[in-house]
Amino acid sequence: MPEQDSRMMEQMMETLKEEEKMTPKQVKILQAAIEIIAEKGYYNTATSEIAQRAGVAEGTIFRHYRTKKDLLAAIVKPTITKFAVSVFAAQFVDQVMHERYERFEDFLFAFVSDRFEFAKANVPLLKIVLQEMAFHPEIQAVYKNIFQEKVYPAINNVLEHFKAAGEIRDIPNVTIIRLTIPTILGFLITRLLLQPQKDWDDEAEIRETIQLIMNGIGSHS
Amino acid sequence: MPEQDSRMMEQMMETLKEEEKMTPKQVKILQAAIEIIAEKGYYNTATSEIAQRAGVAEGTIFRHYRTKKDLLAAIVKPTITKFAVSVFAAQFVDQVMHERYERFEDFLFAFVSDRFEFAKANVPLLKIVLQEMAFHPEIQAVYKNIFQEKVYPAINNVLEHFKAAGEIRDIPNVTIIRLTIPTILGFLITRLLLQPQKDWDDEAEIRETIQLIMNGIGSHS
Amino acid sequence: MPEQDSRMMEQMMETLKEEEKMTPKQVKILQAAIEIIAEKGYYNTATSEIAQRAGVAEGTIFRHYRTKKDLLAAIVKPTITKFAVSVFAAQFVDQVMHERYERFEDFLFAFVSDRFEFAKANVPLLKIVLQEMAFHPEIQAVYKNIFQEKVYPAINNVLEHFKAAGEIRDIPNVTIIRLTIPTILGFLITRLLLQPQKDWDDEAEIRETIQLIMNGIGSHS
Amino acid sequence: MPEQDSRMMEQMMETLKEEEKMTPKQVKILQAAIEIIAEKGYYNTATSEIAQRAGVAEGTIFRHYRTKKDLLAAIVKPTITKFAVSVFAAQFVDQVMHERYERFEDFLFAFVSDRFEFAKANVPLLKIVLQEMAFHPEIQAVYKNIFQEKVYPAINNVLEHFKAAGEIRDIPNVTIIRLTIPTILGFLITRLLLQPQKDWDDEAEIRETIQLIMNGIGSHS
DNA sequence: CATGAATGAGGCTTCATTCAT
DNA sequence: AATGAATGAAGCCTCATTCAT
Repeated sequence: MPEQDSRMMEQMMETLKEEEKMTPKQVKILQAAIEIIAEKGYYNTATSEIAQRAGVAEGTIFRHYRTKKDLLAAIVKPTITKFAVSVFAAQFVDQVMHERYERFEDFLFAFVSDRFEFAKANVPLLKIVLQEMAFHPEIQAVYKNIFQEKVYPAINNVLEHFKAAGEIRDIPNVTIIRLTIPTILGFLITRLLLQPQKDWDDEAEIRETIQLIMNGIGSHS
Repeated sequence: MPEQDSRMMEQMMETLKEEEKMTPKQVKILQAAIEIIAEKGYYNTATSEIAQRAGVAEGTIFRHYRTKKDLLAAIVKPTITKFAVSVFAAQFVDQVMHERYERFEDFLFAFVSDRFEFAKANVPLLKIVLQEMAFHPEIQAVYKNIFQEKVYPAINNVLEHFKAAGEIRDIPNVTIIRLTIPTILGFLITRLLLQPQKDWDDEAEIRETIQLIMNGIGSHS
Repeated sequence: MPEQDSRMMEQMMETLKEEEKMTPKQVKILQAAIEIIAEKGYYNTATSEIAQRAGVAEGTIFRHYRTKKDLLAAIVKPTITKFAVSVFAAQFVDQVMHERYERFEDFLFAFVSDRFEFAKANVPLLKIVLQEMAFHPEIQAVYKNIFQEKVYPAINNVLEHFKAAGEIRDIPNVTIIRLTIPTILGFLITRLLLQPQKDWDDEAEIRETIQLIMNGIGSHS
Repeated sequence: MPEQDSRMMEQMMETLKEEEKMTPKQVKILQAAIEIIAEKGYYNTATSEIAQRAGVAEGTIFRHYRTKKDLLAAIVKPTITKFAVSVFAAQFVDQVMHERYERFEDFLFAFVSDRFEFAKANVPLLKIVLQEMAFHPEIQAVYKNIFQEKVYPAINNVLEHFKAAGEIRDIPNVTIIRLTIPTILGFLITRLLLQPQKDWDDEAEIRETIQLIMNGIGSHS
């Protein structure tokens, strides 16, 4: 396993870690599951294959996760939660409120950069979340809940703040969100999933993306 | 089955029809497959269930489609092709070239409206394409091929045309595409898959989306 | 397979047959299941073993019985029903009412002989019923239902009839039943399950059992 | 745990105790095993569940009982032995011989009452014995051995004694036993297992049962 | 003695696919 | 062309038992 991969794994385990200690085997299982499911999808991944890659007996998986689906949940739920975290992290929003960012662009840049770093460090996890969301209502529920309870209100506050500051046009927040989020997600997905090999200048790309969000593509003669 | 559903089915069969004639049973099979796979996903759908819903013996499916995967391909490949069609449809690009649309916004509106109608008429098909794309390399290949050979060049032409006309800023086409397509897809997905029940004013929404693409969200003081 | 066994099997299949036609393989499966479960018990019998003995693929079992438990039910439920049948069979009770049997002893003899023949022809089935009753609430439910709805009322009628005729003492029916049924069952179980090998003179044994039921063991000086 | 239950447990442990001292954990294990197996049966009871209910680690069970089956044996064998004990207990038979009981009915009453008390105090143990007897040849062996070596000869003696005294009719002992034992067992099973909730007048029921055994149900005109 | 994580054999069940009719 | 009974590989999961600590 390349050096890079093992560092990445460590970071991902950090993402998944919830309070309790994990035994080494449990860690191995999670790692194997992430690798294979991200590559082939949940339904194409046999528990026996996970066990094999993890160097563990198949039964061991079920000692730690009652069900194959529980194993998936142990990957997906913390990922969704952690991905949303920075959005509503007290400090982030607070910083906005305390005028840490004068211009909306500056805020956007900090925000996108931050989530980009997270995504880059957790590509397989996000791949799994995206791929499986459609098929598992429980996952959708987690997502919906987090979005409505945490993400949406936080974004709302930020937008109101910058509207008041005359930084953004007076458009309904829902509309702004419908432009902004797909654009950002589009960038992340293209950059990390569709064309990860391409030689990207990430900072430049992010700035460009933000410029587009701010100014559109029209020539403002 | 409600009147609306059966009309929608007819349209979808039109989307899937390729040269050869289909027997009535084959049509039934395709319809059943579309309904169930769109709802539960490919791997959660048993061929026996498709057969049952189609009112056909299990064996009959395999007389028409060598493999379950072939059946999926028969749904997915024409859908991808047809969805891309208008982009490179001679008449559409030609119309641009022959100055049918003076402003880029007008073109965009015509284009988005057209694809929106298509999507609205083929929701289950597009759902299947989106959901299964990640897991089936053959599908990805079809998509990639069509995008690179047909869609991208056509878009390129159009953009160059409107750049020359001073309608859009002089930004790399790739960048423009990276803003535009996710935004449009984002609208389609939100409108048709995530919140189909909501009471939408479609024309207004499309115009708004295009405004955002053109002008961004920044206040151009 | 000895001649006797194959005849017995036929009779048992008759006992289990409910309206629908069975395919030959289905018959084989039932037969194998009966043999093995009667010998080793439900929980010690693997479906793979049943399949093997039946000369059938394991999957074939589940085409005919959704569940291993369904297979058990297909054995147990008809057996309970059929075993109780003669008790409430119209003709039997009718015969009593129409004075076919002058003495209670004569009725008892006919009745016990009849059920003895049935039991003898269905030993493995009854073994299974007895053994599994304790562990499967659904089976208990079937039994309870049949006993309360059919058996008990029929017996009641008969007893009242013979009480009126001065053939039996004026003891509560419940009490009579508590003496009679265990005694008869005791005979059947001893004769067919516990000591089947012993050289029995069945008619003599039945007469003796009835004598005891009628007169007890006390010396009526 | 109700007062009554814990007293009952103590009595049952008394029934199971064989020479060696038991550690507190061992006692806990036995108690848990009894409760769960009596309720759900041997094959539906996981050792892990026993361990949990006993408040003990899974491994601990296997330190005391080499095998799950050994644990069952530790419950079943002493129960069979102790249930048969009073029959051949020197004092009981001796009392008969020394004319402690003038009439057979008196003996029967004392005997049935005695075993009823034992059974009442050990319901779960007897439930287990009855349920599992069919599936475990080793248990059947224990039972057969005790019955033939101890119970049967003792009963024989008693019957001969009362025959000589003109208390019971001159019928073969085997026949007498075949009437008597199922009737008594029938009473015990109905009273303690099938309808334990019912409001019974135990002494009256026992007397009635004995009357039936002595006199049958016929009207001795 | 006690623990409990780990094992791995084996059980039940599903399902795409075949083939004789 | 159509049928649907049959197949058998493969999947998920359970659980008695072991063993290092």
